[in-house]
Amino acid sequence: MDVETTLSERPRYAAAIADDVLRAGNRLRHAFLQKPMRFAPPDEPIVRLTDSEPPVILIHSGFVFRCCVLGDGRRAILNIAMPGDFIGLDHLVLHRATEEIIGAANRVGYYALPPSELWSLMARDQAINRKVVTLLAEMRWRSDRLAASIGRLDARARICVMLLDIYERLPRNGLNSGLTFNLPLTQEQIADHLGLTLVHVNRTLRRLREQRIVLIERQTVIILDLDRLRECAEGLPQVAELVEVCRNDRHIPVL
Amino acid sequence: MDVETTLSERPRYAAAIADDVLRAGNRLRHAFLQKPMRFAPPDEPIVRLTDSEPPVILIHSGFVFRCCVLGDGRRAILNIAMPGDFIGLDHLVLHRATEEIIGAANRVGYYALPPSELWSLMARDQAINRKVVTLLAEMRWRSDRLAASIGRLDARARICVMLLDIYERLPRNGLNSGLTFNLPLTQEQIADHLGLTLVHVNRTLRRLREQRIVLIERQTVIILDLDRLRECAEGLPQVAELVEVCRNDRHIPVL
DNA sequence: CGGCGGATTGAAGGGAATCAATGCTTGTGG
DNA sequence: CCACAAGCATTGATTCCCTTCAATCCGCCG
Repeated sequence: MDVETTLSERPRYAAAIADDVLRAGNRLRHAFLQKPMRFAPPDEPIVRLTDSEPPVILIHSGFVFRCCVLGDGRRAILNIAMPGDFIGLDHLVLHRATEEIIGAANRVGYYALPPSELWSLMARDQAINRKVVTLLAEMRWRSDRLAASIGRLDARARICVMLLDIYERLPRNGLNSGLTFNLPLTQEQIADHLGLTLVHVNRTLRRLREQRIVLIERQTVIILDLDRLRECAEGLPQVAELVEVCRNDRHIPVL
Repeated sequence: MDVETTLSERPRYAAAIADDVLRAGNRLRHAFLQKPMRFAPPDEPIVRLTDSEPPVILIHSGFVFRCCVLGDGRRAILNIAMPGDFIGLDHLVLHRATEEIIGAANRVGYYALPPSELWSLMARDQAINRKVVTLLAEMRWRSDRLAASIGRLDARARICVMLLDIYERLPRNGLNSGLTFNLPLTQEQIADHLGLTLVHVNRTLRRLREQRIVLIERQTVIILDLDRLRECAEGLPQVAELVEVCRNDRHIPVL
C-alpha cells in the first residue's frame, strides 16, 4: 500500500489492545442498554446548545448529526452518525454542548448516559476507558478526514467519499450492506456536511446518475458501479483493510 | 451570548473536574519533561507514516503540524501545534501514524513519550486520564472547527480565523502575547491548512495588508487592527470567554 | 555568480455560488 | 375528495471566488 494514501485508510488499532477494546466495547454498549430507550421526533434536537450537562448517546435507530449554525445563518454539519454509533462523547468534558445534535428525517431512538456515570465506568474498568479513548481518537480522525476532503477535493469527489464512507460503515454497525441502502438526509443536509450548496449537490448528483455511477432517489442510495465510485473517491481513497478493522472493531448490533 | 456562535467559543470544561484537570495537566507535562529533549531539523519529519509505535509528543520549541498527502500530490495540513501543545495523542490507540508530523521552518525541540508509558500513567492517575480525554476532545473540537471554517467561510475569513486562533493560543502556552508574533509557516503551508492555493493566500494577505488589518512579512505577523480582524473572522467568531478558559487550562510553560 | 525556495503579480478559465423559477410529494384542513 | 401550503428537488442563467498557468522578483546560500 502506498504511503501517500494514509488519511484514506481507517485507522488500525494497536494489536496488543485490540481484543481487549473489542470486548470492552460490548460492555460499554451494555451500560447504555440499561437505560430506557428514548425517542426524538424529527426536527426535535436530541441535544440543544442550551442544555447543561448533556448526556453521551448511543444511537439505536435513525440517523443523527451534529451541527452548528454560523453567524450568517449558514450551517455546518460536522458529523453523521448511524445506529450503533456513539455521539456526544465530548460531553464527558464539556458542561455545555458546542454543537446541536439533531435527528435526520426519521424518528430517532437512542440511549442516553450521563457523563458522570460514564466516568465512573471508565474508572472502574480500564478497558472501557481505553475504548472511550479509542472512540475519541477515531472521531478525531474522521473530523480531520472531513476537513481534508472539503479542503482538497471537488464536489463530485466529496460526495463519493461520503457515500462510500457510509456504505462501508453500515455493515460494521450490523446494518444491511447491499449496494442499496437508506440515507435519510436531504440534499441540503448533504450540502451542509460537505461545504457545498443545495443546488450544486443536486447538479453533481445528476451527473453521477447520468454517468450511471450512483443513483439517489428520495432517500434511497443505489450504487450502480462500485468500482467507479471508488475511483471518484480517490484522493483520499477508501478502506484498504476492512478485514482488520472489522476484527478490531466489530460489535454486537444494538438493533 | 448568542446561541448561534457556538463553534466559535473555545469549549468550556465542566467545573467539577476543571481544577483537577488543571493540576493533572502539569503532572502530565512533568512526565514528558523526564524524557530527554529531542530535536528535529527542518524538513525532517518527527513522526513518519512508516514508523511503528510512534510516540506521543510534547512540543518544547518551534511550530509543528500534522499533514497528509493526497493521491494527486496535494497536501492537507490538519493541525498546527505550538510550544506547549501535545501532538500525536492518537498514537495511544494506533500502531501506525495516520499522518506525518513535521516541523515548520525552524528547528523543533520536543519530548517524546511511548504510548505504553502514557497508558500506565493514565491507569495509575485518574486525573491524568481525564486530562488526556479532555485533550482529545479539544482536538476534535479544533478539527471540527477547521472543517466548518473551510466549508463555510471564504479565504479572507479563513485566514483571519487562523491568525486569531494562533494569536489567542500563544499566551495560553506561556508565549509572547503582543500584537506582533512569529509564525514560521510558508504561504504554501497556510494554503494547505486552509484548503486554498498558495497564490490565493498571497492575494488575500495583500488585501488584508492594504486594508491595514494585518501585516505578514517574512514570518512575522503584525496585527494592525485587532477589532477589524475579529470582524473578518466572524461567522465562527472568536473566544468570548478567554478568562474562564485560562483558569481551566493554563499550565506551566515548558520553555 | 548561479541556483533555489519562497513571495508576488498578471491573465485566463472553471467550479461553485447566487438568483430565480418551476415541479414534485406530502400532509393538513376544509 | 380536493385545495392548498410547505418542504424538497430540479433546472436555467448569471456572477464571482478561486484555481491554474506563467512570469518575475527577492533573499539566501554554496
